[in-house]
Amino acid sequence: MATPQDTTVNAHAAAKLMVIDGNSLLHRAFYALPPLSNAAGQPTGAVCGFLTMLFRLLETARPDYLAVAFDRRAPTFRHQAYDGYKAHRPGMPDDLVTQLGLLKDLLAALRMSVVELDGYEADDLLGTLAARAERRDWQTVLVTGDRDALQLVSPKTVTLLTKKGITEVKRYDEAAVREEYGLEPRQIIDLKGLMGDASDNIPGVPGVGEKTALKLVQQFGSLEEVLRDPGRAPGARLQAALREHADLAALSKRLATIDCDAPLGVDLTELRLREPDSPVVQDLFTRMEFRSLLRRLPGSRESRAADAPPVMLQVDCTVAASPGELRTALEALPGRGEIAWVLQQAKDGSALGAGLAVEPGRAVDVPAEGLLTAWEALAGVWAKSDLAKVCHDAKPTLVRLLREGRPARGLTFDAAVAAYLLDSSRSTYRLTNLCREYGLGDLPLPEEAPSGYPWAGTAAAALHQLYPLLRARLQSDGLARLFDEVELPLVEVLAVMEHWGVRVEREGLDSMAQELEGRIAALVREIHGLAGLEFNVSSTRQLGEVLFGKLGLPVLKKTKTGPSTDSEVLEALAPQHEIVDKVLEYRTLVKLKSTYVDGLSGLINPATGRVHTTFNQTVTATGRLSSTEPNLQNIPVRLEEGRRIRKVFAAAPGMVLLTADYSQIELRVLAHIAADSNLRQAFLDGEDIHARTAAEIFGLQLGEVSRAQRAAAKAVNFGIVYGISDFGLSRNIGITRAQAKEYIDGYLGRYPGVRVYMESTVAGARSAGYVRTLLGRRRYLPDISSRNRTLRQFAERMAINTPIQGSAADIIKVAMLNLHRRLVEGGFRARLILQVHDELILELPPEALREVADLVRREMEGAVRLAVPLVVDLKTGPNWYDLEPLET
DNA sequence: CGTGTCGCGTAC
DNA sequence: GACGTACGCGACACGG
Repeated sequence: MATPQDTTVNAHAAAKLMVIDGNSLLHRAFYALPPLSNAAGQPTGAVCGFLTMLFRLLETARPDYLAVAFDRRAPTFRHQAYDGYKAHRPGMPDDLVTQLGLLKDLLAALRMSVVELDGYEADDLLGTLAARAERRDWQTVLVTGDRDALQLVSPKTVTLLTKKGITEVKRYDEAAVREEYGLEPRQIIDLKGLMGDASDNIPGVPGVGEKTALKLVQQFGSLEEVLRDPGRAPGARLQAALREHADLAALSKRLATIDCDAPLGVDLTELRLREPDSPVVQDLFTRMEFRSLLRRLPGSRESRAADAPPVMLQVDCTVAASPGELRTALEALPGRGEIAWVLQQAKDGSALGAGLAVEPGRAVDVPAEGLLTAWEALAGVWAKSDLAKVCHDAKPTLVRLLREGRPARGLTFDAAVAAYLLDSSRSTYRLTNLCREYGLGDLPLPEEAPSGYPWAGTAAAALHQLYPLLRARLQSDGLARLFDEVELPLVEVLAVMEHWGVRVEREGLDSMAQELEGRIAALVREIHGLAGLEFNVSSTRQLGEVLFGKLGLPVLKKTKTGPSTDSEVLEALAPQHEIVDKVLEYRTLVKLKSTYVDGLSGLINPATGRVHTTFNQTVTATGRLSSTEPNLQNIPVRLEEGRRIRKVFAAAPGMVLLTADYSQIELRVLAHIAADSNLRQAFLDGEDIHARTAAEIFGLQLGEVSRAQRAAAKAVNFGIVYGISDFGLSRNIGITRAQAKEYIDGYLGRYPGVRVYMESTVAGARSAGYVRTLLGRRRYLPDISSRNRTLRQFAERMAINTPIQGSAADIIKVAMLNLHRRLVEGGFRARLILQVHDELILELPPEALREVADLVRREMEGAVRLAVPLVVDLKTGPNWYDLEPLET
């Protein structure tokens, strides 16, 4: 099937930036629209109007980058130059002030960038951003109600001026400015210098109005020329005025000149339009009663349904229905160069289609029916290491190839991983969404594509166009090395780990299930007896009715939906009634049985007796991996009862497990990046870090620290890494807030570098909008500038925690890569099988233990060079429970 | 019957 | 409201 070449695909169009004068538009909306408020009495009219306008602009202009600029109420340089400047402007009405805050919150939820700078007006930020965009050869669209902005028009910059309120705009490019004024855009300031501007309180030359000013600028070219030789101006009275008020005219021109070089600490690439934070937006819009806006949210399902039917991406796509056709298509493939590869899989992992694209317009689609016969030839693509494979979520393909014992060589790009590095806080990296965001057109979701639609082939064609855009952004955002040297090669390591899997002894699980079942049944009988009625102990609601209703126990804490029955509450209530401890034990056992015993049983591959987790590389905001189906990163260890589960994770017959834990990696990372000499010295001295911290906080010698003091200090250390508050620490270790505050102050007094780290990291995040890790991984924190205190503080804690947690993640990823390479190169039968954030688990023949253990230690401790040593603890044994320390 | 949310608990 | 990052369970509500 051949469909017409698509016209929506223009991969190499210049980036487009839109900058909106937020104050100007909100003002216009406020005065243009009737006052409107929601049921709660919050005025909303101006914000509603602003957003209506904004959405319309986004749809029509389709920018890739967006910033909304606001004035910052500080004395501006214009005030310093001329104290009458804008002096007469009345303060904002209260209803407008509240809406300004609301608007900023909504923009944050929409994940649109707000730019502000002390002492600068929105105008200056428009000019500054436009100038920077111009240097990158981008197109810029400025939106404002202020005609001053016409001075910024250039071949690369157009200005949209609102007219008649805000419902319409007029577009000014250079031609339009010439046509309306007979002037070049830059001459607008000369015009203002002469005629002034009543609304901005720019004086101009008394007696000179628009007509005269225009005539003068057209005749002389610039204000300076006019003032150099006023005698050439028509009329003695005008000449006199120009001579008398020359200084005022020059000052007026300066006042009217927009600053295009404001020290704005924002990089253009940070302004990229992103997926809105949907839950927050929906919540806010619902509370504001913006029903029509809710439907029009850019990119929302509703907005597409409400608009014209989606334009589906169509490419010239050969559908290979018969083996012959496919052979012909594949034979035409080059042996080197670049190919986009798409494997469409169902949720159960079965293949639904494959697509290949060598160039944007020419793709091959292999539908499900053809896969069986075509697979051999398709898989052959991965045998050619000189043929670069560009993928989107390559790991499932690699795992499939590994399972089939086929080579998987030449992976050079993964669009999902790239998009994750660009913005780790998105909820989805689906190809469909990326195509839309990068302006390639509408690729349907694979599950929603019409039957007969060559989804995989079309997706491959789109991917072929998408990847240079993503690659360019990785480059410009300083993420290319992290991608090429860490994340991309890690895809293959993870694929091998998933493919290998870990042995789980079914017999062990079965006997645990039986034992737990009996103990749970007995507990249920006891609980029902003590309660005097039968109920579902697992139901928090029914349990609440029994504990707080029938038995009259006090409610100590509430959830959104009723009294809390969590373990903290139950532990506090335990002395008051015999039933409570039984419920706690019931909870423990049910959790173990449902999640770990039964859950795990269902995921054992009956043929191999192993479970194969999925390590997700694009989930966490910090750069950690996550693990699903099953999650092998939260197997119990803390309490003995749960820890016994680990016995079923065993090495295969004739093999042993080797575990390698980084000791205190997060605190070591903190010592490194905070450059705190005291904390560094503690690690250089190889001390017990929690005891050391206790000695510092409590002013003791190391030998004088009690167990309780060490435990408290340990909690403080955790708290520091998490972005501590006195409230959190006090709750955690059961002390008063005042005491917690003393501990924290004591800590920060003894480790001043940590205090500086916290403060400077938060400040840096506020100006940049993001934080980075050791290897340059980035996390955006838009809420760091929120006016909502809770949101802002949350973002501040993320700003503190992310570089620490994320750098630790960077380090173990590097270690995994290097270790994997060593193991392969050395021809060891040792395999990396699991990663648990600061721990690696390997399976290997016991005779290789010594050599592999040395290798593991070397690669983990030497993954990066920090100002403090990295230390790894090694253990070995037949299973994940019975582990013995391995002496060095 | 499925889907989404909540409360809860496990890990680092 | 309330120290960071995840995943998955059962209960429950909702809509077919």
